[in-house]
Amino acid sequence: MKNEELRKFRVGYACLNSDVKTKYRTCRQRNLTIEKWHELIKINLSVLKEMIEYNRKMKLSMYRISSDLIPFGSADVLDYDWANIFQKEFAELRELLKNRIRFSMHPGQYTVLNSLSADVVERALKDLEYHVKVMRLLGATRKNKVVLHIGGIYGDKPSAIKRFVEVANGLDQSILDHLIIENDDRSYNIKDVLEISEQTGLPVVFDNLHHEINLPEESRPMKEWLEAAGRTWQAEDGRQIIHYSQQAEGKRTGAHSATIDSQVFLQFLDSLDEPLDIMLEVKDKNRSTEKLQMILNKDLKMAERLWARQKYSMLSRSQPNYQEVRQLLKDKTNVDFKRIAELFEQTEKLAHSPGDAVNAADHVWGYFKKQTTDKEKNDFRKLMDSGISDSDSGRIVRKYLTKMLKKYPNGYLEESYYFNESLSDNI
DNA sequence: TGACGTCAAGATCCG
DNA sequence: CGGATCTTGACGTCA
Repeated sequence: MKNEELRKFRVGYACLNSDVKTKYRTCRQRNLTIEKWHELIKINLSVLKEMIEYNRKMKLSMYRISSDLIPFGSADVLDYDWANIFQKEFAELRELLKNRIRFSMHPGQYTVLNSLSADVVERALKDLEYHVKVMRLLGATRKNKVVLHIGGIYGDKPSAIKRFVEVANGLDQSILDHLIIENDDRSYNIKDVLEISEQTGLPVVFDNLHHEINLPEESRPMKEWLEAAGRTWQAEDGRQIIHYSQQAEGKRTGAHSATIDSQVFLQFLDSLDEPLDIMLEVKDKNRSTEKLQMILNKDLKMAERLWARQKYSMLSRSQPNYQEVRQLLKDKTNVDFKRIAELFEQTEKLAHSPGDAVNAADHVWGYFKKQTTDKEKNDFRKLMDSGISDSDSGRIVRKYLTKMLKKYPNGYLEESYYFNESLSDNI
């Protein structure tokens, strides 16, 4: 297959990154001072910079920026011209994003344009202004979008839709340039949102999971709704964006899965003809994005990077799976990326295996043993001898190795999922 | 009035 | 005292 064809589908992720350790900061509104605010914004802009640099390094080209970037950014709590104060930082971010990353933002369910309360609508407008302000500071063009839900029903859907349309049509062009609307999982299905699009001209984001949960009465194949959404996008809006997620087994309806099942995802793509930018909504964030991008782009470099991160975590859970991936990566001219992804996914679901955990711990210990003190060597041996076989002491050994990693830093191990589980249930 | 969802702050508990 | 664990806050709608 041609590259052109494979790149028909791009994937991206939202807000947080499982492999960037610095976190956004905030504080309680009552504790906010100018000094504190300045400090928080400064930190958060540097966190965003780290994520963008990560995306560039991994060649991830689609990314949603968290609304938490500027805490209380739309709340009018204090008078402080942060956009101006941090213009140097924004300029730097703008350069990093330029022509490389199609970024977007997404105010949550609490930004409601069609509320019956004038006060709520006013604050929703402020919130939209805040999002667009950030977008523009980061160099947004019309291709960079702010995704919004329609809002509440208030017992009368036609009136609620009418209110949304009226407010939307009164928005400044600077906001309309970026605004797009999405079907949600309880109130506004894809047909409703398409109707609203007709009356506002706003492009529509099709969300597959919301759609499954909240089907329109009119029964049409999913593909047709998705394509109808596609027709709401003008050339200047850029490529059609959709949201894609999978139901987390055994959790509340609509809860996002820990990782994307790649076979299910590929099946979903199979039925589609038009190029798409697909925003993944998934707990493991960048990790699923990297995995799917590896498959879509047949990206050997990505496969090797992911393998480096996976190998000890896999070895500790299933030696056969570990061996199979090693084999698959031997002949670099003919790599079965789908199978590799499938093995990653299978193994992630497994608990650490009593037998294989010893082996993996020994492999990892190999990185430290030349530098460790005699006491540390003894402690490690004692832990290993006391029986790593039950899952609990396995965890104790990993914890000890994590301590060693802190003391004896090692870039390769620091990226390993052996130390950075994404599925907390499995630790 | 509490559930809903999401994240980290803030509080508290444990050794 | 540091680390682990529990609770709260911020948002609006709906039952």
